Amino acid sequence: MSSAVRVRFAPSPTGALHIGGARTALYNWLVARGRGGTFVLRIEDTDRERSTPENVEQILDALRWLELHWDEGPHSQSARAGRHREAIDRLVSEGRAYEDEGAVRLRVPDEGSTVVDDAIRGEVRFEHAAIADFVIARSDGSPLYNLAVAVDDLDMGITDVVRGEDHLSNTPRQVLILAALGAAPPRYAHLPLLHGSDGKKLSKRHEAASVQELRDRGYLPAAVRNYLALLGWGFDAETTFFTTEELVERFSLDRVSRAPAVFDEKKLRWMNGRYLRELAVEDLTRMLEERIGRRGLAPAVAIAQEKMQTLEEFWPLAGFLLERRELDERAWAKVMRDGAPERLVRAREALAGVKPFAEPEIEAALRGLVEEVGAKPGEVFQPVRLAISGTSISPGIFESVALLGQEETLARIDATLARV
RNA sequence: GGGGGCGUGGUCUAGUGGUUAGGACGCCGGCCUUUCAAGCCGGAGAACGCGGGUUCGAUCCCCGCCGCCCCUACCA
Repeated sequence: MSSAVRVRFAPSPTGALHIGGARTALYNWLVARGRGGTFVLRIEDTDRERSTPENVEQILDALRWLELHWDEGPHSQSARAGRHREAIDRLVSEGRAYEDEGAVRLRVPDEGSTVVDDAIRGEVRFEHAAIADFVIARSDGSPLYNLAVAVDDLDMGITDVVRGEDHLSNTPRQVLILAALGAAPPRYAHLPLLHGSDGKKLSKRHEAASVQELRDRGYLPAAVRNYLALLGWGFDAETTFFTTEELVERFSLDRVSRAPAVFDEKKLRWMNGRYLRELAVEDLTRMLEERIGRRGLAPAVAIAQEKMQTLEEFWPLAGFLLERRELDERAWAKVMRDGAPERLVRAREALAGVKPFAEPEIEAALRGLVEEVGAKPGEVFQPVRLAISGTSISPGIFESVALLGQEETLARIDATLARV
């Protein structure tokens, strides 16, 4: 009656949602949003051994975090056992399926073939001769995957099935079930799989970052969406950054790649850094304060923002601005040699005389000292950096010193000098 | 074994019967407030899996091969 698109994301709750599943969810969501359709969420929990409520909650949580909101569901597949049973009974009574050692098998024609018209791969033909009569119900009567999927997609009015390529080989079975039920199949689109760096399909076994791991490591949902969208899809020769609106507008299944892709966290990090820098300082501050559980981070955030790639990096990079830290031995060994202590003494003297204690004055003083002692900038700045931060990495040195204040800066330098 | 899918630099991708095969990450070098990061500039890195064909001409068309992956469960 209506031509509106209805897509579904149907994860099996056997573990956390990993990036492959997240990408499938994203593509479904983009199809729905881009065509004014409905995004249905269905939990395929018919494997009672492995499906747990905790896993279901994890998946919902991951989707919420990614801001991939569903319009319908979550439907529980196991709750639809009655419907599956009806379909099985009907197939048996109509002679389309038969009992075999307690289980029920679908009759697959010996001749002919089933053609799947895939939006991404074109027509894919499967000869019936290669498909044996397969089991659709266990001997305890419970439905098997292919039966449940076919019936659910049919009942839920799914118009487009967008899922991983690992399901392509099972598609003719589902089409056959649908045909036996007298129904037409939906349109299919099988996405290329995401592989681990070992070339195998991504699974829970892999280092495979789950969505919550990405969140814990400080990635932003928008960056993850942008990155994931590009894993298997490209718009043109140069565009890399897409707002979510642009994604919705430009995404299309026919531009999805056919070859499997490998998740590259390095690139995600880079992209996340770009998103992080786009954030208003107040927003970034709020996120970090919530994450770290303390307030008053704004000044530190302001000078650290341009050096972070993930939220997780903030504290190691800028925590010294809020509290003293242990000295990093390796940094010490690298920096405090060849007269560095003497230069630090000189730097302390120079800083002690800075008034007002603000960034321009601090910079002038330290640069003046560099001139005076005829050293390379780093030979003066690094000891100071080590003294105030405990390490060799920090936000800009002048900003950092200014933020710390004169008293604290001098105190830290003294403490460092006392160690020499 | 059978069936199916896929094959552009390390990775993600753009691309067309005739292009110096484009972009991005990463990598190397330079600049910059040293380090790290960002930014900017420059660089290395792909004979477009291999072999045949079709064609005046193939990365893009056809065939074969090889490789990888998926399915082939009373898992999903």
